[in-house]
Formats: sequence, structure tokens, C-alpha cells
Amino acid sequence: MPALQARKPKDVAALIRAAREDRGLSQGELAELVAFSRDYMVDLESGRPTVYMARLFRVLHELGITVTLEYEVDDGKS
Amino acid sequence: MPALQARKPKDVAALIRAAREDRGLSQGELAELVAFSRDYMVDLESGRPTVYMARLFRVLHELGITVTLEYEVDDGKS
DNA sequence: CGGCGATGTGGCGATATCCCCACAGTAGAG
DNA sequence: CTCTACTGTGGGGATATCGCCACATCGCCG
Repeated sequence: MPALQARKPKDVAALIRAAREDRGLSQGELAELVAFSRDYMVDLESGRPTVYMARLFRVLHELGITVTLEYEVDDGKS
Repeated sequence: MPALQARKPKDVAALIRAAREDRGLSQGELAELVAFSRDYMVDLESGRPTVYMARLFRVLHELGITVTLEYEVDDGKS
């Protein structure tokens, strides 16, 4: 179960590429599944920082990638 | 430690708001920390689906929110 | 009641995303 | 070598983001 802490767009790009290849899909096939252009997939996997959040989620979901967000609460519980 | 599986922009928006309030910050104060506009924070917390990925990471990082991505590998293991 | 801080909405403008198209480079099959 | 499939790059165009500004609302306090 590949996993990683993503801090930058390039981290996301790397995992998307890895997941896509593990699924045996080409950029064009994945683009068709999510109804985006192949050019978009190229930009996404190259780590473009300015892709839209909803589009990103669409791709992640299609590849079966789960996104977990968490943070520590600082309630001065000495 | 608040955590959640994010599937949509609104999920992210909700956690950002929760984290910001736990930090005792106003939208304007957080906006200043990340060097964005207050209007942007309003849009972000309202679940706007078209915010840019890098900007999103900037806010998440500032609030101490970690992002974990993972997926199952389907290597026909019986 | 009047003032203050925080949040949400609307319009306006400059800038960039995303798509389409064409072409180049690489790897593998026959 | 030839042909095919996949990936990366560049230019051009339509559309939307993001910042600025003004205004309205709500809760709280003196």
C-alpha cells in the first residue's frame, strides 16, 4: 500500500503517476476516464502547481487514492 | 487529533476552518500569514472547487495540517 | 443604542488555466 | 528498418481565478 505525506504538488504528481502505472493505464486512457484532456494529465504529472482542486480530486478518486487530512489540536493540555 | 478522508473541496474547506479556529486565528490573520487576500480565504473556506493546488498546500502547511495519500496495489495476489 | 470585529457577497480587471493541434523523441514488435 | 503506442513541448484562444473595494449582516461590549 504505497503512501506518502504530500507537501508539494510534485509529491501528488509522483503518486498519481505511480498509481496510474500500477493500474496499467496510459495518460490518454486515464484522461478519457476522468473526461479531461491528455495535455492536462501531462501537466498534472509534471507537478504543475496551479491545477484546480476539484479536478485533482477527480483524478485521485478515479485511481483509488485516498486523501487523509489531520492536525494536532493545541489545547494547552499541559 | 481531528482527521478525515477528504473526497471533495468542501471537506478540505471544513477542516481548514476547524483548524483555523482551533488556532484562534481570524480569516484576515491567516490570510496575512500566508500572504493571500482575505477574500481568498472566504472562497477557500466556502468550498470553492477551483482553488490552485499550491495555494491550498500553503494554507494547509501553515495550519499544521498533514496530507496523506495512499492507494491499494492490485497485484493479482491470488 | 452606538461602535467594533469578523464574515459573506457583488462587481471589476489583469493574468493564467485548460483545451486543441501539431510535432519530436523514445521504446518495442515484426 | 518500419510501424505503432506513449509521452513531452510549443503556440494560440476562451474562460475563470484572484485581488481590490464597497456594503450588508451578525454578535458582543460599554
